[in-house]
Amino acid sequence: MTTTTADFLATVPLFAGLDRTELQRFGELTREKFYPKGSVILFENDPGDSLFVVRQGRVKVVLIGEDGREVILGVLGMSEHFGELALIDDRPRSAHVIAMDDAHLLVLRREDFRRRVESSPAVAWSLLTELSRRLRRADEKIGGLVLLDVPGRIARLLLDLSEESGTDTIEKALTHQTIAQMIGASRETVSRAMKEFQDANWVTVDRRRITLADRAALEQRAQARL
Amino acid sequence: MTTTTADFLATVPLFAGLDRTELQRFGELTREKFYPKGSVILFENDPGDSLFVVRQGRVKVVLIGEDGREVILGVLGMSEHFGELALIDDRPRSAHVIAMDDAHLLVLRREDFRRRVESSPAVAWSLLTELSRRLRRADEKIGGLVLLDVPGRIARLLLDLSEESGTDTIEKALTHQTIAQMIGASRETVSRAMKEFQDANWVTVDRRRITLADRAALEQRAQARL
DNA sequence: TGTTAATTGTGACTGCGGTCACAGCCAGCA
DNA sequence: TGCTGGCTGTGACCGCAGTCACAATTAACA
Repeated sequence: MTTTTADFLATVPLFAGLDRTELQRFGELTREKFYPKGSVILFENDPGDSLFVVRQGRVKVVLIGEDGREVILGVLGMSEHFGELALIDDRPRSAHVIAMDDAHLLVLRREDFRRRVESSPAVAWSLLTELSRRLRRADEKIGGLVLLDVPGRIARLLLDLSEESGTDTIEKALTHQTIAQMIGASRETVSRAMKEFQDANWVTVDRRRITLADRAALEQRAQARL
Repeated sequence: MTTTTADFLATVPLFAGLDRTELQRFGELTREKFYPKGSVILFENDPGDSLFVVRQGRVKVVLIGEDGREVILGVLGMSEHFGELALIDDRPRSAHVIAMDDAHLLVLRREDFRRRVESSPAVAWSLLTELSRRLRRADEKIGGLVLLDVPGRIARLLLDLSEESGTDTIEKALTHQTIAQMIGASRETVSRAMKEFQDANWVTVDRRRITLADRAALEQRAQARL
């Protein structure tokens, strides 16, 4: 079992650069946790002292307005991690994290993690790289929210998702509701825009599987940048 | 002159934890640059291999839409730094940076900086802390853009600015135009909202110096979060 | 496979906030 | 100290997208 955990950790970008022995030791510091679909893994404003790595399932990072509206900051899947901010700066959790499927997570406690980061420049560097990537994405998202209309934001989201899957097809099976929360729009508006995209033959949708048919047109639609 | 540079570096949070000798050596790796008000310090999408520290003046980090509209991601002043993302992940610049005043900057080249980060855990940790802070801010901003109306976003901005200055007064002398670009709104709407805030006696404005008179009311207005 | 729940499609209505167009105003500098 | 350019205040107008209300469709699972 411990071996399996170490094998899994080897697939996590954050731990790239650690050798087998280190992964093994790391694996032993890990606790396993299971969360049913829909359950809240951590709450905004809670004090936090653990880092989570997704082993199975998907989780969403969300802000929730006082009226109950959700903003999805990110969706994380296998081998991705969350909860590191509170470990780095000792501040409370910046958002809620909710299981989108039954999820299997590995949990690392602050001190174990910090020791690793401090003793291993490779891990520290991975973490810097990862935070950089997120910061770029966050800034792009801010730009998109201000500069693009809803169809433009959807077009960009679709291009991003296809890029991260490496193909023209998005398997993730996102509902319009979820897409809406990812781009800051209403479900109905997403519905209408997706319809337009299909009518224009920019995308085809089959059982929630979205295929990009005219990447150029989508890129055009998503371009508000110079 | 070199001594002065080292003294200055000592005031930069990023370099907290370095001792005098190290600061001194660091200072020697530094070039000085001057940019007149309005000049572009770096362009989005350019390859980048330097880190900048603001010694004097203010700079704005902006995205520019193809129609010319600007989104201000941040305003940086003395002892703050920018340009580290491209150093960490070797990707192109994520935004433009423009001098808001005549600006005096210190420039560090990638390799010198990397060597420092890799050899000094204290600097690596400062950098992680700083990126965490920015990521939290960016996520909050995304939440604000989606969940708050324009007056709400202004209220939150004012509270943030007053917090970072430590007093009830914001000296920064921001124009409505600048505020508008910071919160993703039009100049006219900001004008109207600021008027309302003044009529309600939530703030007073004298020669672009904004004083918060009723913090509680502003907090109320900015609260979309549970 | 039938029943129920979740998701999607669409029309009607509304309002926030963007744009345009000026009219004062302040402020720096020549 | 007057002139010029940037900043601010305000009205008129309008369009994107949110909300509400259903109907139609699809997925989940017993």
